[in-house]
Amino acid sequence: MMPDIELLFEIPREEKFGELSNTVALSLARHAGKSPKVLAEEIVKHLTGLLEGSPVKMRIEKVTVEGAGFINFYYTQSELARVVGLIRSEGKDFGKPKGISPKKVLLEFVSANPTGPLTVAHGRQAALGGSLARILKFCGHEVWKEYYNNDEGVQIDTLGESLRFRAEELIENTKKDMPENYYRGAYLIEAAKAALGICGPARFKQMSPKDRFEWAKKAAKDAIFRGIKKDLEDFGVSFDNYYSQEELARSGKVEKTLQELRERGVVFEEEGAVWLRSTKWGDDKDRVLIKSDKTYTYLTPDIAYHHEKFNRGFDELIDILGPDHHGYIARLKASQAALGHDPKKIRVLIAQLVTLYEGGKQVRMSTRAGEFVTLREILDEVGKDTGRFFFLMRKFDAHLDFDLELAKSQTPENPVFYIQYAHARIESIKNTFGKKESDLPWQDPAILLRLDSAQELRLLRLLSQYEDTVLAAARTLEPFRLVPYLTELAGAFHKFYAEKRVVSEDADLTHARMMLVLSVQSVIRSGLELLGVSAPLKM
RNA sequence: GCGCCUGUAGCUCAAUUGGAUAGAGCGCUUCCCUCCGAAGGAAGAGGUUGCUGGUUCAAGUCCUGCCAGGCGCACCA
Repeated sequence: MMPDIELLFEIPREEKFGELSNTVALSLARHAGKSPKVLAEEIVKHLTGLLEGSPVKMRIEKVTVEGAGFINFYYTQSELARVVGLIRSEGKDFGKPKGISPKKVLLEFVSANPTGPLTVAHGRQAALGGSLARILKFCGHEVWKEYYNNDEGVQIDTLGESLRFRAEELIENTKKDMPENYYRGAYLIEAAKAALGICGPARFKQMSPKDRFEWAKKAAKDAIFRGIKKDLEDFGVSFDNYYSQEELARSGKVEKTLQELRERGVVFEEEGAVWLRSTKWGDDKDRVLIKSDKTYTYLTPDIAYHHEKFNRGFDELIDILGPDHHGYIARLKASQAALGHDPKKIRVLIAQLVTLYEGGKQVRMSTRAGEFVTLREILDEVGKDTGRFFFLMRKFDAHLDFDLELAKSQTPENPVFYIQYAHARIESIKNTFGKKESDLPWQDPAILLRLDSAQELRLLRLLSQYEDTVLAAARTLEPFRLVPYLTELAGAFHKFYAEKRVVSEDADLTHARMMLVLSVQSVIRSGLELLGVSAPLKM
C-alpha cells in the first residue's frame, strides 16, 4: 500500500536549487526502505527516461538530486524568458491565478460607529479591506464591499446628547461641566456650529428639549457620517453599500430572524431575558438576545444582518474587525449555524492594533478623552500612498508599529519609495529608448535569448512567481504578501540597473532588455494597484 | 483564572504554511556617478529563532509545560 503523500512542487528558497523542487523521495524513503538520496536518484533516472522524446524536455535544462534527497528542476533560459511574451500578451490579466472557481464574496469592513472620526485603527482595516477586495476581484471573484452603519442605539443617543450640549453652550455662550459619558471631541463643537448655522439660533431656542435632542442626533449623525465617507474616499477606499442598522430595524427583519430562531427551538427565556443557546455551536456561554428591559443587545440585529447576507446569496462572508471583537467571533458563527448556515463560510479577520510612533516616542490614544489620532491626520501628514502601504506592510494579525516620522520622510529608508522609484526609473529608461513598445519583438525567442546574465535570469524568475504570490495573498486573505515580493522585484531591478545598461549600441540586446524592464514595470504597477498604491511615472 | 494574538540580528519585520547554509530594510564600518534618475548599487560585522520536553527523514514553523507582552472574557456596543 502506498502511503498518502502529497506530490507537491515548491519554489526553492534559494535560486541555486533551481526553479522547482520536489520532496517525494524524502517522504517515501522510509516506506521504500531506501535512503532518500538513493530513491531520489532512481526517480530522476526514471524521469529522464520518460522525458526523452517528450516536448517537455525542451523546457527543462536538468533534473538533479541535491541535499538530503531533494529533486530539483532547472528550466532552460528560453523557458524562463517566455514570461516576457506572456506579460505582453496577457496585459493587465497577467498574474491572475488560473483554475479558481469564482465565488460571491461579501466583504464587510470598517463599519465604525458614527460617533466620531475614523481613527488609525480604522485606517488599517480600510486599507486591508480595500486591498483584499482588489485581490479577490483580480482572482475572478465577485466582491461586494459593505459598511455596516451602526446608526442607532445607546451610543448614538449619547452622541445626540453631546451635540445638544455643545449647541446649548454655544447659544448661551457658557462653559458647563459635561457629563462623564459624553463625547468630548472638538469635532462635535464644529458640527454643532455648522448645524446651528443652518437652523438658526432663534429656532433652536424655541425647540422643546426632546426636539432639541432629535435635532442634535440627526445633525451629529449626518455630520460625522459625511466626514467618515470623505475620509474613506480620500484614502481611496470605496464601498458598494452602506447598510444602515436603523433601516434594518425598521424593515422588521430583526423580528423575523428572531421568529426563525424561535421556530428552530434554539431560543429560551430565563430571568426575564431571551437567550440564544449558542453553546450548542461551540460558544463559551449562551447569549442574551432580548434584555429584561425588552431592548435588543448589539448581537441581535447583527445576527439578522448576517442572516440577510447569506439570504442575499453570498457564498462567503468576510468580516474585518478590531482586536476588541475577537470574543465576538464564536457567538456570531454560532448564531448563523443556529439559523442553518455553514459557519465555515464566515471568515473573520482580526486586524490587530496600530501603535503610532513619532521619532521613537509613542503617541498615546484614547477615544474617551477625545485625543486620538485620526485617519485624516495620517492622510494629511503622509498621504494616501504611504499610509496605505504602511498599514499593509505587516500581516494584519500582528501589532503594527507605524512610525510617522519614517513615513513622512521622503528618504531611502522609506520602503514605499523604493518600489515606486523602480517604476519611475523604468519610465525614464523608456523615454531614453524613445521607440514604441508595440514595435518591440515581444514573441521572438531568439532575441529574448540574450537575457542570460545572472541579474536578468533573476528578474525572469521573479516575474514568473507573481501569480503564485497573488494566489497566496488571496488564499490566506493577506495582502501584505505582495509587499516583500514587490520589494524584492524592485531590488532585483535596481541591482540589474546598476550593473547593466539597457539602451546601448547593440540593437537586439537593447530590445531584449527593454522588454524585460517593461515587464518588470508592468508587474510592479499591477502589484501596487492591488495594494491600492499608485505607481507614479515621475517622482 | 479562561480564551485569542505575539515573541526571530541593536531596531522594525520576512522565511513560499514542515524543507536545504534562518533572510531583508534601518542603524554601524568601508567602497561605487565622464554613462538610461545615487530616492540607487557592492562588501563587512551582527543569531543558542523567549525557555523546556516531545512528534519525524526534516521544526523558527506542529504538540506538552513554563516565561514575557498585548487584547478580550456584559442583560455594553
